[in-house]
Amino acid sequence: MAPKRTKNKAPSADPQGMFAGMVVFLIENSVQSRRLQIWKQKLEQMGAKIETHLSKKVSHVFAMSSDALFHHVDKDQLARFKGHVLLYQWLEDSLAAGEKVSEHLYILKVDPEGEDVPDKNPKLEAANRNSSIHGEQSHCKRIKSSPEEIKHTNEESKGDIETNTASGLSNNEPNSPSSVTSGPEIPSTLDKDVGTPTSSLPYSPPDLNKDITEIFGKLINIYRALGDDRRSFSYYKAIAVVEKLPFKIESADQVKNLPGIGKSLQDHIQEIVTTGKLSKLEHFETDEKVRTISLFGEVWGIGPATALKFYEKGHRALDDLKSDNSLTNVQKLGLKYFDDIKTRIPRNEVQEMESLLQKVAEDIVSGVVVVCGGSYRRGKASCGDLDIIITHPDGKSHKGFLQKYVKRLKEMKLLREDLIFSTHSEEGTDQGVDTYFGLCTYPGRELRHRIDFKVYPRDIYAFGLIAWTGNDVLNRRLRLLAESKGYRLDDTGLFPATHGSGSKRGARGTTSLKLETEKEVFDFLGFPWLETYERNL
DNA sequence: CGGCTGTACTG
DNA sequence: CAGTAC
DNA sequence: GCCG
Repeated sequence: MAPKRTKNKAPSADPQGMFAGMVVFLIENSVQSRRLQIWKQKLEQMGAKIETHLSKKVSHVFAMSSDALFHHVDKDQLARFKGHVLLYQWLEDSLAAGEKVSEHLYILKVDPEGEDVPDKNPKLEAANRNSSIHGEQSHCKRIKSSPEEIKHTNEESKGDIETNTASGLSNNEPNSPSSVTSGPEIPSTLDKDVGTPTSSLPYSPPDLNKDITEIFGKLINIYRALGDDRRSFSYYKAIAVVEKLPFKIESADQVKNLPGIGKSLQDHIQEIVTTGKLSKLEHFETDEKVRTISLFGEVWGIGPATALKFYEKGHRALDDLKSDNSLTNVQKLGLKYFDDIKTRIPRNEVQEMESLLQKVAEDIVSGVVVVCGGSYRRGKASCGDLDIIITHPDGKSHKGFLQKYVKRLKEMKLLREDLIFSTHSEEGTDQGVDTYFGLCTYPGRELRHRIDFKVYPRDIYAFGLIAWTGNDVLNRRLRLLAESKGYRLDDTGLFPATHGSGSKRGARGTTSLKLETEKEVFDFLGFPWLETYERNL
């Protein structure tokens, strides 16, 4: 019998989730990323807790096969493990059955010699091809890509790095800009599927619990405006959890042991589902101080501290600020174009500007790669700003490019005002990233949009691409994951955790691991691959 | 109780 | 250095 | 705010 982790819960299992009480550790080795993603989601939805490493609390370990299992975890550690080690197929069958099926057919032996697979379903054999990617310990030192493997994972990726980088790089088809003006969602072209047609997903994540997430969303903005980013982020995470629930919450009990939802948020949810509102939010929204500071904080260049300062000076409206002589230059611009900057940009216009920017760039340095990242690259129908990521395949022609580029773009009146301009890549200096933040206009208009340029040396381009494609939740998760594996990840690379020896600025000297594509980075970290349009976490 | 990403510019 | 932004 |  499955030894119940008789937590402190009623004997009657949680009616909500069939996996309630389970603490699972997933061996991601040789699992198709799409399926892994689904399994994780299902497990969490139905009450299981997912651990990032094989800790004492883990009750179940899942693996594709015994091969995958032994290549990924330490045998001794496994031998000491007291819980259940099962094939993923148990999950599949349980989900299909709607209840936990008997485990005995799916048990993986934890034999120290373990080369004997118990009773492996034939179909698993197929799914379990290369189980020996990582020959090393749990810390895979190398991410060697033999030609064969590349063929497996990345069918058509045989050309130059730049033209295929994992997907959706410059394979935005060179359509005449005007011909594709209507695709609101999903980017026009995507590579051949990764095997699983997205149709097999029984998910229908409609806006159940929208009342809750909307209120939390407002609290996010309020706390951010007040400078309490931590608290703000807690609500942010809670929204993601609530949105995944397949049912409408009617009682706080139903969210009692979901990750990211503690006592306080339970109370909030309880109040919302019973009264339809949250007194705490009502209070905030009628508080003049909160309202004013929130408003001021929407101006580019004004943060919580400055907003508070202006409030205490007696300012109450944006017009009051315009006459304040303590405004910095960028704050003046943020104020002047307040409404402009807040106006979202239709996807098709971003697409046209991207191709225009590509043409202008090519005109300056042949071969330069210009990609619009951010929410555009994630397939959104409209964008708040433009994130332009640039590199050059030859690894050196990016140097000094940004100055010329900005100059040219100003001449043609695409770039209008500067916010920040910094360069590091001038000959001699380090592996810096050149950055430009400013305001731009769509050809023929005056409406200002925020635009960012980031120029990366070729060898760290993949990291910049990931970071500036986002979203921020994904970036955080990747960084946390990297850290858990003894690395430090940022938009300039993936570094072995230089322990103790302060990872200060100088540590930049330590070069990043050489990973050339986004997929290589995901793979190295063991994070299931996500197409760009799947990164809206 | 302390961490919650980490880095660079502006003034 | 504080504040801000990505 | 949540988590360990």
